Amino acid sequence: MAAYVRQMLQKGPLHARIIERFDEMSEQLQQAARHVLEHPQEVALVSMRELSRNAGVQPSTMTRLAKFLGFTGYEDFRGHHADVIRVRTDGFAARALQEDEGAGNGEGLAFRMLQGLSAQISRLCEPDTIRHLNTMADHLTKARRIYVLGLRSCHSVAWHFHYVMTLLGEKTIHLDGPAGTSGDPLIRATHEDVLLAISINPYSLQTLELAEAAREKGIAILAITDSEVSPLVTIAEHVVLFPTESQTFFHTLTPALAVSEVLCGLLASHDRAGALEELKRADKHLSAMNTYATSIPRRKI
Amino acid sequence: MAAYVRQMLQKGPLHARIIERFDEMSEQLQQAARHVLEHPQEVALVSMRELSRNAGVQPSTMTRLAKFLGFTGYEDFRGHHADVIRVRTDGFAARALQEDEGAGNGEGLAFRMLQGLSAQISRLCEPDTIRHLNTMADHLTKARRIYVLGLRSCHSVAWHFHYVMTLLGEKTIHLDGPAGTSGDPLIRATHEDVLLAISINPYSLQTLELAEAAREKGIAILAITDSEVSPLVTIAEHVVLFPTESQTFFHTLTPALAVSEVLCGLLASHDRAGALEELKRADKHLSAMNTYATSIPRRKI
DNA sequence: AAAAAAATGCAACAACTGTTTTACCGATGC
DNA sequence: GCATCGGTAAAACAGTTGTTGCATTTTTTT
Repeated sequence: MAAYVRQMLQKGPLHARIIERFDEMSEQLQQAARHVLEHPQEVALVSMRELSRNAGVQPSTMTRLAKFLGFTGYEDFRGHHADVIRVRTDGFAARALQEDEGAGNGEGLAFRMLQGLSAQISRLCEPDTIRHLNTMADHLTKARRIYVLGLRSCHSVAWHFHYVMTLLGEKTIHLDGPAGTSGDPLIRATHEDVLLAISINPYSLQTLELAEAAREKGIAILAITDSEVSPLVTIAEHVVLFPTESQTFFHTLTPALAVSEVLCGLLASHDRAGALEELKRADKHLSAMNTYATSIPRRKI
Repeated sequence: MAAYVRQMLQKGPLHARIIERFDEMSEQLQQAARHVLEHPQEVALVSMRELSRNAGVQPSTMTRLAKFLGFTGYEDFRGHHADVIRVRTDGFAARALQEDEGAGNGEGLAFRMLQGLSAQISRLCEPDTIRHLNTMADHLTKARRIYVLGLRSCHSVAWHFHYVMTLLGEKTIHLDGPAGTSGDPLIRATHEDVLLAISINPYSLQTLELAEAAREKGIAILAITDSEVSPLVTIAEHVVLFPTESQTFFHTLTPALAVSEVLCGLLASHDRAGALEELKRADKHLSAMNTYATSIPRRKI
């Protein structure tokens, strides 16, 4: 019996709700409910009239069933079934996005955003993405030098990747010189080097131009971008994709930063000893330079 | 490249079909197609008009997209997407296999890192943190001007916050001038302004000095940092904490970035209309400046 | 610079949606 | 017997759907 209850809950609260009140229903309602129980997803996928036809029931009976179960109407009922489908694959980012008009700005935004971000990063764990991350890390390891390119919104990701890598050695060169000199370091790039390009929609023209120029010089392009139809995909040797959707007006770059940190981690783990060595050296240098402190410094007068 | 094709096929023949002919599409068709690629199941779950609204496209464009891809009409298109949902749940063998592979591959560093990051962000949903985020957003809203300070590893977070905020207006000033001038803009700061300081252990001395100087000028300090015993906590009016542990040699800044994005989201939601207005203006400016593109530009000879 | 073609927005259309109302049916109670 | 009531079917309803043709803009070609 406990197993039975568990199964009910596993199938979702909608099933439970229907089964619970099944005995109170009239004959027609039961027939409708029986059909819904056996084809839950059809509720979201076809129109009510078609569903009622398949169930051998009048359309109005479906509306009555929905209201009987405590929904405001059949559309409410269908909405819940659609959510079940969404949650199974997507987390619930899409739903939160949809109701942003109804729920208004208010209290829940911070919560919804964080939940969404967590789900998005969790979805990056798909074996597909993991595999891509690993092969990209391999390529980065083999490269003689890594040119890092990310402009505008992607600057933060590019710079962070570069910064962490500088702690590990001198393998990366960040392409964001001032006064339009960003691309200049590519002058000395060879075919042993790679360009790590980061860009999201809308794609910065300058990034695309630089990447294309690099490709024509025979430099392999590795792209971190947001879509299979990103322009970078067409010219890149390897691609890692990340989501950017958020519940706000803006795109999120948190998943992108996560990707870049994972790459740093993989690169460091390919040569643990060397990485530790370099880190120690950096540490020594920075403390000699008096870069850090652990308390608010006394004011020099 | 072969691996890439395989991924396409895994996502289903519909994805492949769209990606295949993506380049031939007109601008609007591409925008619609891009949305469909990112939300395949929504095609089956919501009406065409709603989908077109979410994609930022005319209803007719969706019909045109469907026909362009060789379907008899949009309803045909939707039908195929519904079938994808149906077979995915009925024949769940593939899905189970995937999960299995993922669990078995649990050894991988990439997998562990992403799981960890997801959990850390999820932990930020605690009501405590949410409350701190909200009150900090309130203070940021009330401030006349926001000076943003984050050096070294925290540069990415500070810059990203500043960048997003520039899309919303001129409220923020980023303190990272070259040649040691980072603190100079504080010259014109008043007690109506606030300093948003971001720092993690080891704490950059320069950040602490600048923050202390600002505090002595009567500027309120808002801190985003990693610990209750961070030096910033002692001088800050309000604090938001985030975790930085990771499975690598380095600290992670992904949770920090998430926090900063949530703050941006909250600030924008405090004045939805105004934010939308500013975003439109920024959009117009950037497209006038020819900043963005959606395909690899032709080489100028 | 003019003409042709393609792409896009807009508005009207019939068909269909979910809902509500109305009318009918059969059982139950007085 | 007839009045009453819950249950069901049928029809009417307003709103929305996907589609289409047309006018306008943008791009390309001549």
